[in-house]
Amino acid sequence: MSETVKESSRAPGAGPEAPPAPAALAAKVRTLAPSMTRSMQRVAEAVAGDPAGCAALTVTGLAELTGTSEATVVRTSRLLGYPGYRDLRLALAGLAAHQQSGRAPAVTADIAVDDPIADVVAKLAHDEQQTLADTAAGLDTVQLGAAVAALASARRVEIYGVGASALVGMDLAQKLLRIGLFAHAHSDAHLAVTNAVLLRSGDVAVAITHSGSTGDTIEPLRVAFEHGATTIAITGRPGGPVAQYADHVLTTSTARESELRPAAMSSRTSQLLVVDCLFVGVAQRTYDTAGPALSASYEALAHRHDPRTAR
Amino acid sequence: MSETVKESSRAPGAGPEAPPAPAALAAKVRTLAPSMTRSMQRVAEAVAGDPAGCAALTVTGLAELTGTSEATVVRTSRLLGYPGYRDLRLALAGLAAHQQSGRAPAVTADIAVDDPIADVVAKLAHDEQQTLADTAAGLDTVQLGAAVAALASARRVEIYGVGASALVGMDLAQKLLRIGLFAHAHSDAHLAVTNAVLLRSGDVAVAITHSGSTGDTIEPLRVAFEHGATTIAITGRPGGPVAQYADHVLTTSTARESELRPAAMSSRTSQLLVVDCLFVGVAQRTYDTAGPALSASYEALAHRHDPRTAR
DNA sequence: CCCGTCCTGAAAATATCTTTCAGGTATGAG
DNA sequence: CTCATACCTGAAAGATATTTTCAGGACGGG
Repeated sequence: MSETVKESSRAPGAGPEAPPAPAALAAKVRTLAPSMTRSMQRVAEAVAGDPAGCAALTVTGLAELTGTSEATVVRTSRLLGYPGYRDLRLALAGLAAHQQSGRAPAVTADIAVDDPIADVVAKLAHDEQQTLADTAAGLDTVQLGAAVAALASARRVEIYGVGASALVGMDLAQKLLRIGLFAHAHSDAHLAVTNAVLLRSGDVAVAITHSGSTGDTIEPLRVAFEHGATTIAITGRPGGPVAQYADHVLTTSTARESELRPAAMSSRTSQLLVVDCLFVGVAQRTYDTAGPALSASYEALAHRHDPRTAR
Repeated sequence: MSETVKESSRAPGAGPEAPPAPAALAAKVRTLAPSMTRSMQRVAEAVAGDPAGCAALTVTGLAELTGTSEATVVRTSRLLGYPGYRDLRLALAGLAAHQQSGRAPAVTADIAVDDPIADVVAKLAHDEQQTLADTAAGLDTVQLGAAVAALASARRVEIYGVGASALVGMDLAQKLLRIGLFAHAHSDAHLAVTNAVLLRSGDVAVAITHSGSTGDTIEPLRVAFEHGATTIAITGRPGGPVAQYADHVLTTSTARESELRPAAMSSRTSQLLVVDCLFVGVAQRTYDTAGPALSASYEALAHRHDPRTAR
């Protein structure tokens, strides 16, 4: 990696490759902000803050407004997934028109220590709804489709994730097991690596990490990758280290976080949506076996419920 | 008027002079068509017929598409009221986005086996958003407040749930542990009961069951209840058997389910919202200790991430 | 058939966007 | 504390896209 890397029109820096992205711009800015340099953040902020205004500006204008250079503006555009500033500008114009028609409510006040409980409920619900919308808008359906295809034909599926992401991994494993796939979720880093060593072509490994840089999760994915397994990463930082070893990267969205609203909350919501999409996608593809399997597992569980009132 | 009139960037030819024109483009094309020359009409037609497609083209591209020249394209843009093609193109992008958003609301349908993956994403996201809204609206804030109070002052918290609800329980346990409470989630029915026997007044037991009639979850809650612990039930059926042994019942909402959209999906979303509300509520009440604890756990985790790219 | 008017597109001129490159700054090692 | 390294940054060169100019030619009227 020592050779000079030119800033060409291909390879948008960090993001694996996002399509022209429709309207999830604010979300994407938040998602990618951590991997941005200071001046790029200024540009991104201006763009997210006033899409309509920025759409009216030329590269030079936006560079002056943000006190940076044209080069930085172009670089930021690339990072956000567009071929260049021209295309970002078009997207901005679209977004502006969209916002104007949509009348965004934008009542996302932060949660305060003395908020009454009813406000907490409303704010959390609103936040998570927002997260879902952002995630859905930002999901690359091509990557998703590819991931589904890989899972549907996998000999076995191994899922890696620690902390909060471990629960998401278990959720995915539970779901896939229900439709007859051989899936297992690991949350112990050591066991995960020893497991990953056994994988080979035809197996699928899934890594779930919000930060994209969780060593304990990346390591087994790397091993799986190097042993020829198809690898999928579900992460909030598509430019993070985890993407290096992922054949398919599924991007989750991040909401603004705060002390009383840890990132784990919205990232989990986002991750679960992605997991659900994977599950439904796989179930569609394997409907012949998945349908009966789902019915069967439902039947099996019915006996575990109190027959007196369980319908 | 006999002197030569240059085609300058001022004086938009025929159109009286319209401002940047919002979205009534098709109408304007019709209105101005009579005063257009043949080749201009071809351009205008293309633009009105496929705004999105034309927005993707450069002047040269559109000229070729319509079999005319760049000059004609620019002239047409002027006639339509824009300073030049660049601005027409931006307006076109906005128009395209606007149109697209208009035909969005048709996502209420059920998920079909042959739905394209993009539809699956949209439908799932929409569903879960709906579930969140329903849950927030249906949550009894009095019960919630009481449950928060009980948790905040609990000596220990034991959480029972099996299957998908087990994951929700673990999520709650993880969160409570982070703010210094002693919480533990159980998913093994036998161990849960043996654990429940040890509870007494001052302890809190939480049962999570969507159906409200899951024997394996109800049993430990009953035992805890009978031993004097404060009991909380998170269930989709507040009238179900589990409510019998619950001091506080928190109701989750359920979306319509179908074969490809198992109830587990929306019930999980709903349960997690309730769990988040409990967590934030408790964190508020115990902010003096919860705040530092959250910061500390955040710090501790920072070291587990690769420092090279995690900014 | 000839003439004037005006449409039309090729090409020059300009504006805008993209890339390159060298200087500067922060960061970690010694 | 100093040095080396990697990386961010913007100025300016280079490439594209847009706008303007200009002359050929079609069309209609005389």
